[in-house]
Amino acid sequence: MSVPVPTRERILDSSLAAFGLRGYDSTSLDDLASDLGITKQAILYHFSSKEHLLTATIELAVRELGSALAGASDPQARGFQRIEDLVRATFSLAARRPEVLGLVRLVTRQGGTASGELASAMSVMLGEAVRFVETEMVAGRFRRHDPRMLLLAVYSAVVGVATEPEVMRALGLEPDLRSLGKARRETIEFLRAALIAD
Amino acid sequence: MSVPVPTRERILDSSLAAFGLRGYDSTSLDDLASDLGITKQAILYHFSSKEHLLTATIELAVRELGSALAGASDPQARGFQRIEDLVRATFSLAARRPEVLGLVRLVTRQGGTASGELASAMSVMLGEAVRFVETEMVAGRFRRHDPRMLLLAVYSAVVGVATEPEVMRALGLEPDLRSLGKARRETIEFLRAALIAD
DNA sequence: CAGAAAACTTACCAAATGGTAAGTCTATGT
DNA sequence: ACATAGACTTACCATTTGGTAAGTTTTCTG
Repeated sequence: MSVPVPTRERILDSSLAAFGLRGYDSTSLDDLASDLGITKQAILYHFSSKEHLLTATIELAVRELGSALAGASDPQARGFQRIEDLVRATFSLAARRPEVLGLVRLVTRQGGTASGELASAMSVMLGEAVRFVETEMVAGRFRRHDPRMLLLAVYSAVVGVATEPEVMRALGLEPDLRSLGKARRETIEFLRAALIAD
Repeated sequence: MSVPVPTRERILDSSLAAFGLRGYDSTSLDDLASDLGITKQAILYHFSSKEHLLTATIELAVRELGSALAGASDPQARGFQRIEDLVRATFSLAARRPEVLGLVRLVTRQGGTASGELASAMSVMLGEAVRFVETEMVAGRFRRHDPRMLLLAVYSAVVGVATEPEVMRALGLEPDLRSLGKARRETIEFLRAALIAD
């Protein structure tokens, strides 16, 4: 009964996974096409060039990231609860669709032409986050830091923990669901200790 | 008077910069060669294949990382001072030679064939770090956490802050030396708050 | 100084890559 | 029934890429 998934969406799904997990240059259109059982030219029919495909893929990742974070966090929540909600949502996304965070990292690091949209979307999210953290600091619920620097550290810690399976292995931890759950709990405790004012 | 730098070393320097900052697949041997003013075959004379060049480049990065960290940290230091030394050294390395940390991240993320040596070198470093953190926890100087998870969070925060210039830009901070210095101080305060037992 | 080893360059090559051109098949609206 | 547009495929193509083969020049050594 299931409606067939349109080719365009299947291409985007595949390219999100490939770009996000293996990188842009490491993924050829032929690879993508043979994964999907179509020809490279079918991809170029829907997206006029590889760079356009990347742009569309980034747009998809932005949507996924936005909805994952928006869906899981109650904008009314105050104090550390809000942070905890967001960290949980990030870890959940890392477990379900690691490629989304992978693509975000890829784009934030390379900062190429196509990254404008993601950069501006991130600017918006981070701007809101900065205001939130500032409010909490003024209210005395969070320790005083530079909000932007604090967010940079929190962002790095969360995304890093959620997306560095090899470092987990080097630490003698298998990057399975159980360890990821444990990492999530420990990260939250770590952030709680760092953030909450005495 | 300066002794000419041997070609082999010049190739390794160039490839460390290129692989570390732009990625392995994104760097062609022709690119490297023309940067150095030699031919691609000169590279293949010193390193029999691109993958061997990557292996040798990783070895160089491991040495640089090791000496940067070993040189800056006093093994006798206890408590948070030791952590602070290491974080300072990491930030200093990120400012002087961002490509070294870039390559470490590239390899820890992709985990390809050539990553064995870096993985084992990291295992050693992280093993020592785990024992150190455990000792400090037992001595009551650090808050109780799972040492491995704690290190994963610390590692992610430090390397992330030190190597995510685009995220800094998204936060409205220019990734110059001054901001990096500020990021270092804030990261240390952040870790101090998270780590030190009351 | 002879000759051999080291350090290259010039000349190729096969495979992969992003992309173009043109044809085919299928649904749809008139 | 038929033209038309959408969704492809087959057939190419120029460039790039990692790599080989065969010289050529430089440096070291006996």
